[in-house]
Amino acid sequence: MVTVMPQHTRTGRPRSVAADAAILQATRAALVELGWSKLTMGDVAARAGVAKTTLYRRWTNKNEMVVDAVAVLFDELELPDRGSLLADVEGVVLQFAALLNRPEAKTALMAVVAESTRDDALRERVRSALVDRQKRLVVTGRERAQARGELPYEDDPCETSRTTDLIFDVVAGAVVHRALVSAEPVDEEWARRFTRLLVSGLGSLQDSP
Amino acid sequence: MVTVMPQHTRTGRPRSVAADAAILQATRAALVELGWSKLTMGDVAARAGVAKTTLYRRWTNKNEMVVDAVAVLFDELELPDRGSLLADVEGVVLQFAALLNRPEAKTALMAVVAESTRDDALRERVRSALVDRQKRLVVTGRERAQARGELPYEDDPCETSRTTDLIFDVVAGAVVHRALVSAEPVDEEWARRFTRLLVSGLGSLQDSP
DNA sequence: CCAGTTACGCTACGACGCGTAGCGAAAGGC
DNA sequence: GCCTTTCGCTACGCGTCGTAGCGTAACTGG
Repeated sequence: MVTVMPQHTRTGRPRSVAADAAILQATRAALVELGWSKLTMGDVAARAGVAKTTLYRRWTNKNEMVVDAVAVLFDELELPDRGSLLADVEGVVLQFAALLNRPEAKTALMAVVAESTRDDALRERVRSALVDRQKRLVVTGRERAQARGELPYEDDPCETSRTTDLIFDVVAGAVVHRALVSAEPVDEEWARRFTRLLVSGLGSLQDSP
Repeated sequence: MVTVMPQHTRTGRPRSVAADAAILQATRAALVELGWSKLTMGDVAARAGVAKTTLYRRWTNKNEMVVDAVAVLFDELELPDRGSLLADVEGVVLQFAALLNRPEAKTALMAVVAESTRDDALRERVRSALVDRQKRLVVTGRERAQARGELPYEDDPCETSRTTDLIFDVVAGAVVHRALVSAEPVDEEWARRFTRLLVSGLGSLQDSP
């Protein structure tokens, strides 16, 4: 969904896939060293060993390029099966926290979201490259918990979808807010507290409609 | 805590308080029309009817100025007593969502947080002007719930502090993530779902240590 | 093999915002 | 009245943006 077609438009010189990879890697390196605000297109081009014009042939601006550069980092997140819903959530929280500790991730994520509030195309790119892709973690975690009998099966797909969205925003939002806004460490103790709060909330929700 | 001293440094021409107000108001207006990335110091100065140098006498850069400009918006948040913890939380969630719907708030908040990941002074300013100031909502909500008997009293002040921080990050984080990252509306239905999840989690936490 | 098409590297350019310096004038305190 | 600080104004060097134009490289179809 993110790259729609192999845009080998049939004729002419094809785009260098090596340049694509080099540019995205150079973007992440520049984010680490310089951060978002001091990252320049010329600098990225120099690091990647390509011309600045090559960047503009692929992305319309800095924002779109950075989204693609950091999206792959979020794909590394996994949901290891630890045997219980509590342990699974705690594991993914700590993984997400580790990711947000990487300087290229934290500085880029917030900046891109900030820009996306005024850029419809960018917002859609954030949604498809980050939000929708990572909801898979919630879906699989939920299915595992249902298979274990920790959570009841839900027959209304609309209800399921809304619950998934809610959990996703609560988990990701709490971790991001703790790490970047409050600027406090997401350590094991915090992860344990948060996980207990969330899971006990999910467990006791079934009783009261 | 945000403005430490009445910096009337004893001698010389005093700073124009009218200019202060005009600059901050002009900053918010520019954020509405232009957003974060296209906001320029020269533009703000022109709107405020002051010289650009006057801005640099007060703030070292754009970031610091914008934090002060939007901090007052967050001070408008209140915790109206609606009779129950559930209703109180739901009320403040909707208030916060309405605030994040304002273009000057959403574009500025994320951008400033993004910059604060690489700027210690700015991070401290965000903490004192936004985070610490709004934790008051959690503290009073908790006290009210304890007075009503909805939540037990806690004697360990360290434990209380950590729980306050946790709830703050969960509430603020979930709303921000829903509104700005997922870019979905924080309507009454979502607020009700989220609030039920959080409050039932808080309620059932007492049973298991 | 050759013509057509597209990507590439390179250079140069205008436009614009940043942040600073220097000036004379204004507004307070002692 | 003298001193101190702020104010508006102008001007400046610096860096980045995003684009245009060129000759060359890579790949395709006839």
